[in-house]
Amino acid sequence: MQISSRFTIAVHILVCIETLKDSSKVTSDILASSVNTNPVVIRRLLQQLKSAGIIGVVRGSGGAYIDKPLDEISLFDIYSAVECVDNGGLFHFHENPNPECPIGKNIHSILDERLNTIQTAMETEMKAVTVQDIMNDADKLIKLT
Amino acid sequence: MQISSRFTIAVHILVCIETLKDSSKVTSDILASSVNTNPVVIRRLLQQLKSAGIIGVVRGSGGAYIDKPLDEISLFDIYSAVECVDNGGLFHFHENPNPECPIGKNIHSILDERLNTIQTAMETEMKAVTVQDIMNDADKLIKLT
DNA sequence: GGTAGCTGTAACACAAAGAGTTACAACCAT
DNA sequence: ATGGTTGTAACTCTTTGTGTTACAGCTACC
Repeated sequence: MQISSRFTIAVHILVCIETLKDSSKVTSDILASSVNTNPVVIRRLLQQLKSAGIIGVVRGSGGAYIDKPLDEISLFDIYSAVECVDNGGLFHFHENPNPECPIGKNIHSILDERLNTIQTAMETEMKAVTVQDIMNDADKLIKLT
Repeated sequence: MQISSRFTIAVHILVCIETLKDSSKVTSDILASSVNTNPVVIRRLLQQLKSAGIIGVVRGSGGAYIDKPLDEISLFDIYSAVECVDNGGLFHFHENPNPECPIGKNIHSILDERLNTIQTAMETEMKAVTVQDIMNDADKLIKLT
């Protein structure tokens, strides 16, 4: 199964906020229009990013702003903020394998270390990319079009 | 979102087939009992593993067997066999971002390369682990208990 | 101090996917 | 032929993601 679009939308939002910050107040309506979704979906995401300390949102008058140096926000920070993986595990085990079976009883301990290595590899790559990197990519690409 | 339990169940199944191969015919009932799920769930998985050329299943008289050297079956092979990621992408994008917005129009090209790097890192780790490795881990752990 | 615009959040609807279950035809070895 | 098994359709249920409406609460500004 895929990682939900919340993650890519969250990155999209951050790029938008950074790009538009000098020209206009960045409201959930504006962001929703760029992503092409409902403003409430955006507000929910903004709340998650805010809880993670990545952005701030202004009540009343409105607008979102980035609350951290761009090169200190990694894709992993964003992923963690919006992807609610309760137990932190990327891989899902079937519950209650048969304790009478030597494999069933031990399946978790057999696989945990290997799976953890895989998950860590992915997270390490995510930590290596910052919003600053994405902004640089974006600036280049937008200039071309 | 998590990778579905089909993946860990599939590995579980393979370990079971290999472990039990000399002592009994390995039917979907036996496997279902070890995993603690319904035999039909197992049969569906067996079909996917069979389509991937990893195992064979005997019609009529019953039983599943591994159809490849254990060290030539990687976790990625299993993952690909059972996780139906249609487009091959681990990350899900929101459909139809606003083409009027420079970010919306380019979000795919902005992110694709970075996301691909992350996905590749994960897949590379998955390719590095084979069922033979898992069997070695399993043998060690089962001896301990 | 009222008003317009925005956020925060609850409540509901809907679709898709994962997972379980029943049922049964097809198959094969004995 | 029969018993045990696979292959698969059809249905249900639950969970999650996503979209939508509605509205209270807040802030700036006239």
